Amino acid sequence: MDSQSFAYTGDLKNTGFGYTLSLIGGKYKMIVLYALYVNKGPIRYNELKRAIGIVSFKSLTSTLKELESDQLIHRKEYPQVPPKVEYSLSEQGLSLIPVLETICNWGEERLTKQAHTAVILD
Amino acid sequence: MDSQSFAYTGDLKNTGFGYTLSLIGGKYKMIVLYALYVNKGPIRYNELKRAIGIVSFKSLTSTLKELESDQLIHRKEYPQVPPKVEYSLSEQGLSLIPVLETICNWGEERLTKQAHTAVILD
DNA sequence: CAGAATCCTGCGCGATACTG
DNA sequence: CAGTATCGCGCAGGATTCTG
Repeated sequence: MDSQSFAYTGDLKNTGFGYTLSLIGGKYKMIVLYALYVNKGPIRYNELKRAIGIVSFKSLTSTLKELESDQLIHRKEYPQVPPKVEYSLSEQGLSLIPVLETICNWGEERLTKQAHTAVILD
Repeated sequence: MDSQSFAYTGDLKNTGFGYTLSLIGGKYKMIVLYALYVNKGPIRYNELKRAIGIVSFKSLTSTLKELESDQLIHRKEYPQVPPKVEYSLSEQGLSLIPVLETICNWGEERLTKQAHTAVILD
């Protein structure tokens, strides 16, 4: 028995849209994916943290874990001292790049158009 | 600083990607936009709330306000009693549809592929 | 260096009541 | 009907410390 008998009237879960959001909708999910994307290649834990900046270690760790368990990223651990772990986009994660780029492009276009409009209106 | 090692310094705000996320990255932003999109036409406040389900009135209201102030949706108020307010995607909001569809399509594809894999592995 | 474990706080967000 | 206003709690998530 659910605490909420009508989970979704808008059956968001059953749509591809809702499914995607459940994977990349977290606060830092897309940011991490994007960082992995622009880095073009494996990146170490601390590097990644530094690259993103706004995220705490704790949040980064949990985000990475979720992304990994959802098969969107790959974690490679080198058995050595000191430890070395590299993260990279998995095959599945790579397939998300078009999504990331669409988002990126929309923002860039709107930024330039906005500048344009500002000039025109002024 | 060495410019070679990094293009992405964590200045997420300055990228198109970060800009887009600042507009649609909120918890319910994309869900609301998507709901407006699939509805194909103006939709009233309570209708929208019912369609989404998981969102509270408070969050819905604040989300709508932000989307409106960012020019992504349009709010039309009919001066009558009882009140009637309709929300719809603005021109700018419509330009986001490709983004929403990319997200949607990715999810649908992955869902079917997943079903496939499940069968194969089993 | 890459995390795990703890503690702790803000505020996100829901529930409720009220208004024009 | 479409919101505001208020209260309160739950927990996301930051800071810090500890370990292999």
